Amino acid sequence: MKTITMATVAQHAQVSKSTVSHFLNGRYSHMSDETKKRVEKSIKELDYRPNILARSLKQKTTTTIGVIVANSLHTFSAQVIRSIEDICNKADFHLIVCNADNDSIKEQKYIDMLRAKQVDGMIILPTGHNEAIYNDMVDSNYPVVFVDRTLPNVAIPSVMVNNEMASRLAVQHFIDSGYRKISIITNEIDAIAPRIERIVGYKKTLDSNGLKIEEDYIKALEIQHVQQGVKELLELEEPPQAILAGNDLTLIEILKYLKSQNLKIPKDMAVIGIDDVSFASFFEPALTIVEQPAFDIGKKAAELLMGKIQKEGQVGQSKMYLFEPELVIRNSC
Amino acid sequence: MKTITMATVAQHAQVSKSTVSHFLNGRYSHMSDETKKRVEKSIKELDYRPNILARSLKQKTTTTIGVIVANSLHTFSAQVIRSIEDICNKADFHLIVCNADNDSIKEQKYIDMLRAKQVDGMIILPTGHNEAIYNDMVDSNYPVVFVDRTLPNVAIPSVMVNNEMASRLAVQHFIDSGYRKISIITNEIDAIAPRIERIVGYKKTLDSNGLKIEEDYIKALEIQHVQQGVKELLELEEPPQAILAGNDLTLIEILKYLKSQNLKIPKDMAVIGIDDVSFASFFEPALTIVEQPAFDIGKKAAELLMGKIQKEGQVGQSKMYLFEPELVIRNSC
DNA sequence: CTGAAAGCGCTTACAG
DNA sequence: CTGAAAGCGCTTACAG
Repeated sequence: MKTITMATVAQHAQVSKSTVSHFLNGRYSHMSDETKKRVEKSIKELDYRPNILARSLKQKTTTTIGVIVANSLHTFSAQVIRSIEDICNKADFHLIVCNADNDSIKEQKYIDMLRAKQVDGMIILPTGHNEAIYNDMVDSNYPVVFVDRTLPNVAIPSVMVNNEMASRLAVQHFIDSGYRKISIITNEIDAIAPRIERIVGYKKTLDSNGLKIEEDYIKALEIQHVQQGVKELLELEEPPQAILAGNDLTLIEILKYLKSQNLKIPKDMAVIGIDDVSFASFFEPALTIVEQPAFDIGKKAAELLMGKIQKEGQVGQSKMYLFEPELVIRNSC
Repeated sequence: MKTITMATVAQHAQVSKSTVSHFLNGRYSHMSDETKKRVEKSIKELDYRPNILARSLKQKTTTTIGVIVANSLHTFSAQVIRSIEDICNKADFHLIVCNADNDSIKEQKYIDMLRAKQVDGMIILPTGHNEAIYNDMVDSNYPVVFVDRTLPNVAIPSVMVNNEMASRLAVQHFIDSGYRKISIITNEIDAIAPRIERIVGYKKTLDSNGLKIEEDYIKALEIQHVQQGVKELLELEEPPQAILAGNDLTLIEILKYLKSQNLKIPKDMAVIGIDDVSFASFFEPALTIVEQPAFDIGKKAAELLMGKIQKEGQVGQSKMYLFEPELVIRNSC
């Protein structure tokens, strides 16, 4: 089966390729009605579909962007991706989605491939370990937006939640509810992850309330060690009465462990989670949660990137777009 | 900043473009060591990155596939996408992810654009309303695989769970646990959705156990009407004692309503859900679930598609790849 | 109003 | 062992 190209159409309609191209791009300002109709008819009859690749090669734009997340299964990433897609779809852009799994080698490979495929820009939840590559993109003036994290030495704007505020809201609520022995468990990823700021917010809030910081109460653990971590907290001489879960997956592990020990929330242990979970409202007890506006974050990131791609007069030179988390008080504290 | 092309490299290394191209494609069988080194050096020095678009245009392959789902936020879709990505990544393929939102117009537009962008194939959770377009792809010998649904009049292979079996497992377990008044709530999408088969399985199982089918107990509802649906069930003269939730979102709505009425599971109402949910194991009571092997389904779909793309001697001519769901018994029934 | 021609950045027989 | 040339399917000044 021969592929039908613009040349085929041109021949069939007895015009030049230029004319077909003009027609396709809506430039019929100076095209006779008759020619227009002939071209239109030929396209229909031949069932011609333009090859966008060829156009992209010539025009140097692919109307495709790359999105690199750690894992698209995480609720936050999934929501960010979904809202990026919605914005992109409006502009007829498409999304190539990549999972770097917190692996900087994988991230690097994806960035390289995506650039080789000439995507018009990227939105990245960075692993943080490819500073040279990030800066290389900056130097080439390549449109990139970070989400969830910022890197001090990289001039790429970041869209993220105010992580310090997130833990501050939670810790303050614990304190206002009468708790004094408060623990935090976050995930252990790496040095620049949001967890740092969340721990900072935790410490600052204890401090400003005149409470002592107990290093034993602070845990940064890989997900498979969270349950063990809770166990250790409970075995402390003075176990905490409240735990702040640094993200949704950590919260789930904590809940699993508490249930396995038949511990009651909040009587035996008060709990607040950062990141919404699907069951927060109907869990027993309903869970108090600090919610991240993931959709707003994705939307903002997409808008920033589209702005950069369309070079809207260098809008958005700020380095940080901070969104406010929201404390939803229910019954787990 | 001038872009660096193969021509730049050729000039810099004092060779022809052909030689650079050969080098890049590892065809140095007949290339002098010296030439090889010169080319390598020039590529490094110039920081040259090949433009894959140009290659794709020539080679007629983009190493990119399209994936169209209803909504990537749904757990099932998210898991399917993730496992497709893993398979594709091994073959250095990329994924363009699209959300059709059960909108056949949107689906059609995505299919058109994806083909125009010359993706090498597509994996689709079809809306079902674009039969002509699906068949057009079949006629053009375009590699496509369906997931989650099959269409009788379309010769595209489908990878899906045995839906009849899913509800059969659940209903039989209700019956074996002593329940007789059993209801099913599925989501209302359209005529060809898996819900049909799930309802069929439900009916058949009641029937084979000599139980009467009560039409009032069967509800196909949009997600926002599920709670109202449960309410209506409870107001029936003979309300059911057990509900089968046709998918994860429906289950969540049911749980919300039961909690709002302070109804206890399984005493006041036994519950089984189809589709895993993150909280099944530590919910109170822990939830009995029929699990779909979403990752296996995604993997199979990706493998089938890659096979088609690489034309592996027309493997996989079967029309259906049915995966078995698994009943995980916990305490909600 | 329409077309010839050059060019986007690669690949690939083919020739030498 | 290496290169000249044609071609992938478009777009776009430019000419007439």
